[in-house]
This record gives sequence, C-alpha cells and structure tokens, in this order.
Amino acid sequence: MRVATWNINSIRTRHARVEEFLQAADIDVLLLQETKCRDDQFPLEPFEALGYDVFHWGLNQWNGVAIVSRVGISHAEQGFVGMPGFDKNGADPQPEARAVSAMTGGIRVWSVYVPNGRALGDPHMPYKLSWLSQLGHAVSQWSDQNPGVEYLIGGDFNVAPEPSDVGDPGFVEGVSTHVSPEERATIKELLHTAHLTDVVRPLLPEGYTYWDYTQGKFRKNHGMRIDFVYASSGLADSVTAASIEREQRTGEQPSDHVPVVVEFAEESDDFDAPMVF
DNA sequence: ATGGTTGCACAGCAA
Repeated sequence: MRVATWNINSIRTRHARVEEFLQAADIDVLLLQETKCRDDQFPLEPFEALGYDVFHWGLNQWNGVAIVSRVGISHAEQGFVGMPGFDKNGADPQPEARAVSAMTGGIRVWSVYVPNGRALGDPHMPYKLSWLSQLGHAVSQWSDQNPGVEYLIGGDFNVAPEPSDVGDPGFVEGVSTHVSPEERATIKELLHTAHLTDVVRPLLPEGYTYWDYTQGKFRKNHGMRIDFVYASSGLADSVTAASIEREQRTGEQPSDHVPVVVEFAEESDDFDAPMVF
C-alpha cells in the first residue's frame, strides 16, 4: 500500500495537480492538509472519477484536512478526543479543522495540520504544544482500545525536529518557532506516548519538504523538513520505500510543500501457509 | 532590500 501526505495549500487551486500525482505515483491513500475550503467547496467529482473516496473537514478558508483513498474509508472522524480549540482574546475556544482520521486499507490513518506557533511567546505557541500533546494522548487511547490494529499519522507538524531539518536561515535556534526545544520535546513526547516512529527518516536522512514562497527560497534550497509520516511498529517494520517528491515544488502554481510518500508491504494471508502441490 | 510570495472573506490576515 502506498500512502502519501501533502500540505496542498488550497485544493481548489491545485486539485488537477493532485489528481495527476495520485496516478503518476500510484497512491492508495493521500492525507491532505490546508485544503482551505468548506466541505461543500471541495472538488469531489474528479477524485471520485479516478476511483477515490474523500473524507474532508473544512470549516472556512483556513486549515482543512482530508483523507483520499481508493482502498475504502470507514469509521471517519473529525478532530480527536480532547482536541484543543484556539482561545481568541479570552472568548470560548473554537475548534479548528486540523485533524481527521479513518479506517482505510485495514489500518487507521490521521491527517493532521498542526497549529503554527507563529512565534515564541505568541499565544498560538501554547496552543500548538497543547494540541500536539493531546493528539498523542488521543492516538494512544485509540490504540489501547483497538489492539492489533496498525496506524499512522501523516501531516504538516510545523516542527523541524532535527538540526538537519532546518535549511531556512530565517529559523534560528532559540529564537524562532518550529525549532525551539519545547516544540522538539513535545514532538518526541507525542511519538513516545502514541508508540510512533518516523518511517521516512531511516530511508531518507536528508531532505526538506517545505520551502517558503518568498525570497527564492526553493531556488536557494532554504527549506525545512516539517511534514512527516509517523507509524506504529508493525507498519514501520513493513516499509519498503519512501520518497520526498521534490519536483512537486516546481512548475505552475506549486504548493509550498511537497508530498512525502511511503510504501508498505502488502499483507499476505498465505505468507506462512505451507506450499501445496 | 525593515523586503519578499501565495491564497482566501478581495482586505488584511495567515503562512
């Protein structure tokens, strides 16, 4: 099974690019972030015409996440247990469309768009850290309630966990969002809590997934690795390939992020069966 | 270069 995650930065602007990618890369399950539309605005028809089901959650022009799958979608949910909302100027916290999950192809998948902390000291930073922490608890709880079912989270985590993930000189250790010790520690805690591992880094230790649109940062390769596929141990053991689709940052109207693709070995019911002649 | 580039509610945010 081939799974990809992609912050698409508007599905309405780039749906044709996504359709071409699904076919060219032979993708079974695509996790999308930043669709930037409401559910009624999502261009479902072209995906259905290609044989894909779509579960999308979008409330307004911000955020928006989706699962696109040709191996069936069931038990789909918006958000997660305990998902924080953003508390704007002391008002009631408002939930944001940043997470969906579902069963597909025999596993559970989450598509997540982690809040951008904006800056150290900004009110969005504690929101980001709390959101990540609660995600870990929610996935852990789900795993406890569904023993034996493998799972993965793909998405834009808005954190560069390693120094080698930082190629944009605008992000400075100790000063900038995305690279602070607090954010990195919270990612580590999430992986530990939910028994997840990065299934791309072992195959691809180097490479960015995002380049800001400004200042020719792609041309200068001033990028960041902030998009990840984190998987349960059984899935991690079955990875056969991974790629970062760098060429998707080129051409007409690219997203500022590129897809991250992981291939898992197909389960085989008769793998251990005796040979019969 | 106190800038630059995208997308959306087409105006001012958010990234």
